[in-house]
Amino acid sequence: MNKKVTLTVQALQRMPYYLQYLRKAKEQGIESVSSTSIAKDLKLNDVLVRKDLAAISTTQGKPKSGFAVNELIDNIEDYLGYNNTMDAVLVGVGSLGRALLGNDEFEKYGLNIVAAFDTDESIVNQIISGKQVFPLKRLKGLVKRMHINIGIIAVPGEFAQDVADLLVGSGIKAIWNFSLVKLKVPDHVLVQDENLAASLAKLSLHLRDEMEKN
Amino acid sequence: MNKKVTLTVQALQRMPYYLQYLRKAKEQGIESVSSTSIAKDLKLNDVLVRKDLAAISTTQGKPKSGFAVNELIDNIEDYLGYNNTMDAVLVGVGSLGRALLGNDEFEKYGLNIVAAFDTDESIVNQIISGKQVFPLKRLKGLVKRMHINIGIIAVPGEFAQDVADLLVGSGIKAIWNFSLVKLKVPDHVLVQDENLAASLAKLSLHLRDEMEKN
DNA sequence: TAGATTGTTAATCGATTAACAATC
DNA sequence: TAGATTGTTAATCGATTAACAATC
Repeated sequence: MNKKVTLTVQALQRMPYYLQYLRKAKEQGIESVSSTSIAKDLKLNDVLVRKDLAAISTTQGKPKSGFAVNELIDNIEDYLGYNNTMDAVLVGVGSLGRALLGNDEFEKYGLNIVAAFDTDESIVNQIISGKQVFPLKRLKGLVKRMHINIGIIAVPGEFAQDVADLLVGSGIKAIWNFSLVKLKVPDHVLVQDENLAASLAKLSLHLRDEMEKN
Repeated sequence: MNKKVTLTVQALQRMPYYLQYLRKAKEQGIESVSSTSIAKDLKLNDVLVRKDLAAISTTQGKPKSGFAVNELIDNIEDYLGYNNTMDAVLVGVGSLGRALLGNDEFEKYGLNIVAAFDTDESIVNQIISGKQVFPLKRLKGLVKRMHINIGIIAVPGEFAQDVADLLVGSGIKAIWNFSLVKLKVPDHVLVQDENLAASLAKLSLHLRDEMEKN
């Protein structure tokens, strides 16, 4: 049973870091951690950490000792839904698509890519990283039949909107978008943009600032 | 000459979207756009768009017509540094590393991966997507000699901190981190985390919410 | 001109941080 | 007990949005 709490997007994005930190602590045999020490290591404010953890933890932290590591791990995994896997299809088997298909870490985070789609005849029907590549025209049928909720877009920008329309028309509820195009979708469909260009912009600006210092 | 404006991280991350929008408009032969229409299409507030553009634009927008498309494109590209390319090295030639090496879009965003590194004997000395893979022990020498500023980490989590230390020790100024580990680096080094786990968390939660509605 | 659009100043909103009492 | 750590309430900070005069 999940608690009906709603974290802010910011808090949500911190969760994987807490989880990673806690798992590492567990490996080292540590049984409880304080929000103060987490904050210090993750370079966050300690009150912030306390609030984040309080939001998803089933039990309160204990003064003096802190939070129980094992319990907190369970709570976060439970909250983030890492235990009940999400089935997804991937569209676009280029170099990025292949990398996503081959990324075995996703399963740890509850994502299971069940099939891939492409229009390129030379790729179709191949099996890549254990997943079969189907022709794009078979997407709708397969997604509907298997009740798949997530579509991953790894096609070049010019085809992204068409693929999104197809996915939405097939009943998908969330799209993980690796193209740079801002997709137009109905309100009930979530689009999660993976915007590498924005990251590069940040890197670029930092370098410029560092150069100017000297 | 760049203006010495400092955008917020949020504003900075919107820039690639503006750029993509403007390039598309240019292709369609549109010569000027209003912040109102950009806002509408990108689902942003119009005042926000106006402020963002005012911050990086060399000329003001004109009442009635709006902003000049060509000029704005130049301004954004200039601001984001897409014109003077950043040289980078990539560490970890697994499936993700290969995808990054093969991504020819990065050059459009000013990133040029000059070499890759790995410890795996069977990969070393290969040429992948036109880039040579060197043994990791040669990283320091090569980075110093070529004055490279950016390191891309695409190794499994358990090696990420070691690689980061090596990169920092070689004089790198920014790290693009595709591992999930929170890296410890000196203050002058920027770490840009590409946190796929956080994205998955958002997808997962959205799906849970959608399910509960029904 | 009238209307669309700009840029600026003030208000709002929401997240983070500070202060502090409670507790093991 | 004393001290570390918790959780809560209030203050601060910063980004977004609203209101509105200026202008082509």
